[in-house]
Amino acid sequence: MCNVPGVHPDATPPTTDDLSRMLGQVLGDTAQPSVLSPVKVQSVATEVADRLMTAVAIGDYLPGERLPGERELATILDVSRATVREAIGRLQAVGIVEIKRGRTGGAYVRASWTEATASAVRRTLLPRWPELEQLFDLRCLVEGLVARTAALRRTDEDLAAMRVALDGYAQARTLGQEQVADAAFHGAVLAATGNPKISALSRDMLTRVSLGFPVEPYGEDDPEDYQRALIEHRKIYEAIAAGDAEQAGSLAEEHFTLTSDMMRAMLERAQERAAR
Amino acid sequence: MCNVPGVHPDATPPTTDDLSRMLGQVLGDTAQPSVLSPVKVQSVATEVADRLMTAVAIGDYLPGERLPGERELATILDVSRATVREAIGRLQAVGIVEIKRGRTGGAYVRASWTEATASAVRRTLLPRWPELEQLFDLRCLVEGLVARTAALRRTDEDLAAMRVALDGYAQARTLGQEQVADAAFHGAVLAATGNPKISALSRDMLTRVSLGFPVEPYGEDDPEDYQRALIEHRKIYEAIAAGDAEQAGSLAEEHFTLTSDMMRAMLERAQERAAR
DNA sequence: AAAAAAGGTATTGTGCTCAGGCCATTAATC
DNA sequence: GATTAATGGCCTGAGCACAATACCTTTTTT
Repeated sequence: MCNVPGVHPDATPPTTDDLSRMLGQVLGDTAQPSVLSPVKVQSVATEVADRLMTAVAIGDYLPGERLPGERELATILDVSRATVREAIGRLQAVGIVEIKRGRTGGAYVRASWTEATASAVRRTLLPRWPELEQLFDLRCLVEGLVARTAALRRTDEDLAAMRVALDGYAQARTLGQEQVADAAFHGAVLAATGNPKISALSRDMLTRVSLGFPVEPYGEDDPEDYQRALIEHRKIYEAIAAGDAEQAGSLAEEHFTLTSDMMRAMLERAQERAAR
Repeated sequence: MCNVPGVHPDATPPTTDDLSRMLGQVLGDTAQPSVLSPVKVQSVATEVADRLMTAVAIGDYLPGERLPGERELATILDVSRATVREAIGRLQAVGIVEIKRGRTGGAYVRASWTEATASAVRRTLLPRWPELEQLFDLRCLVEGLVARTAALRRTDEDLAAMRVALDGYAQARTLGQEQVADAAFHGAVLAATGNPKISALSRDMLTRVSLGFPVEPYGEDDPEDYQRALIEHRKIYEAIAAGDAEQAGSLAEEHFTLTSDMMRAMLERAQERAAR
């Protein structure tokens, strides 16, 4: 079950007053960033930083690995090197990567949390906690939808891909292997929906929820969480294989509720650390 | 039932080869606009244009109505008047609004399709038809999720708001009243989810699907579509009131499949008109 | 010690955006 | 009919983000 945020706006009580005015009020209840709110677009550097953060969070670049060089990233992303530098600078500022110079230099993904990341969490995330709760909730819902849809549309090839990922997860010995296998399983489920736009939505949710911190993996060497995730993955797979959309959706919602809970705990831990 | 796009990517056949390479391939199948794709950030003018298009599509401004003046929009949106002008210019270019000068001048929402809109459709939409199909599909899924969630979380106040909107829809005599009531009903369902982020997602889907054309209403004076929408709305309401998430989700998916079908038909009609 | 590969820095040009003022047009008002 | 007000149309200059480019510094490899 997803977490219901306590933001439920007080709905308009029904009277027999002027119709369109009432309808307007009902409409207004849903309009949060409505058409009339000020416009703010994000910069290219922010977009690049978000992508790199997502890539790290998603496991494309594991702790210890090196990101592509500044010049290479600039070419691939079709932006200037200065913009890439600004983006990487932000990753460095929040402690996600570590910059090394010289021939084998570059941006290396840091292994764990540092004091810098903890204070960055306090500054960046805490003011937006209510919004984050809503995003956690929405992510659970979306991932439930993904699993439901996958259960209805999956092909035998999709199921085979999921089995491969599950095997990889079971055989994983290092945290890195866990992350890769976990990402592979989710990727296979997404592919089973047959709609790339759903994948994009899921990835977008991850970006907005994680804010770039590599928190998707299950537990900091906590074998209990690992075992639980393994079991849940298997259950989700079986539901999808059986074509049981309801079951798959419920399981996925629970699964990502776990993830959200762990992120909450991690943020609170970081907050405590920063409060000392 | 939503439309399953025929884009299902060929999944990697499972072998007993090197694990991480296989996982990498499985992952790659899902990565469409991955981290390595070129970056393109929306300009402020584009953002403003999108919002105005959404406002028109959503029924905030009905055909014949006038948008706020350039200076007023600039103040409200906190952008320069030049930017507002560029945005309105785009709406004019695709035939969504008509500009009048002088004292009572401004941007007026056009009543119906013109040759300009037809050719704009051909130029703008047709090249992206496959992408649109995916978006139609995703929108059905998302709206199904919205209805499902609303059924699980709705309060009595939410139900009351829906009833008000339903009554408004039943009593509507003009196309404008229909649009307002329709938007109100969807807004009430969104509010019932208790999560404003879901509303934002739904609105975003509408924007991307409609591309600004006021196409959400049911039928160009077609009473058959109107009756059908009325019945479907009532059924959805009853399922939500009963807390039957499954039923509500299925009905909503069907409902928005209808909407998508109508948009498809409209686009094809525009294409034929433009081909002459 | 030299070469290579990477990050660090500085300069310049370009396009987007904003702020503000002024003009042209139209309708309401006197 | 003349005046006034409100609107869109247009222009200029400043500021900023970004791109492109060249050059410097650091580190590893040879």
